[in-house]
Amino acid sequence: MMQLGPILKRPFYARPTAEVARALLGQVLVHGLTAGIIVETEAYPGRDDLASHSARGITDRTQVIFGPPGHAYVYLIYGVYECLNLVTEPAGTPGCVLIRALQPVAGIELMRERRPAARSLEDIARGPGRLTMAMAITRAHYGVDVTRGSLVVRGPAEPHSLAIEVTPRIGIRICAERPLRFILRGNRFVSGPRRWAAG
DNA sequence: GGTAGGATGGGCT
DNA sequence: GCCCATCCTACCC
Repeated sequence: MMQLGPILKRPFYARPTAEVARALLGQVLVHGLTAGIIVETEAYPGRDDLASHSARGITDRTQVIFGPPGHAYVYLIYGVYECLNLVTEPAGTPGCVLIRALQPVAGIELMRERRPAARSLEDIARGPGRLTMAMAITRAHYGVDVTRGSLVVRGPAEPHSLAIEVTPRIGIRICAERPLRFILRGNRFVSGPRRWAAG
């Protein structure tokens, strides 16, 4: 495993959701032998955002979003793929950040085996369903604490300044204009549009 | 380079 | 019964 910074602690996540989504860019998601730099995120603030799964209150699926920050919210999308979110805000306030794309940095051969459809390094974890396949993250990780254990987020080995771009979120119908998607400018591992579509 | 259509199951009305 | 925070393949420039 490459050298990395310390595990991000709970106070990192106990902040406004959009702020956490922005701050996660450049951090490193680690699961077992695999790791990738987070290059694309989306904020789902929960309150005042009808696009958030938590907008209609606490259910069996959404309960973790209302709990303490720094836990994983994993759900099944289109009956086929799984998406990883990290819970934000203080306990009692809903909010989470969807991890949408990674730049693989460790365990790349293992990721390739898990992603036979990927024809390039860029394709391995470019997309929320793809990155969970590459890193073997499933609904079994629902609710796990990402400040300790095998699934964690670490700081980069060396801090670096990042050019960040903000765009609307991908694949949603309501609240479709809100600028809550964050990407590393010019990064080739980002999914979808790299710029805000001209009006 | 691009897009259209299908797969597939859980959550909610 | 309808709606998805998606991906892959086929096919067309």
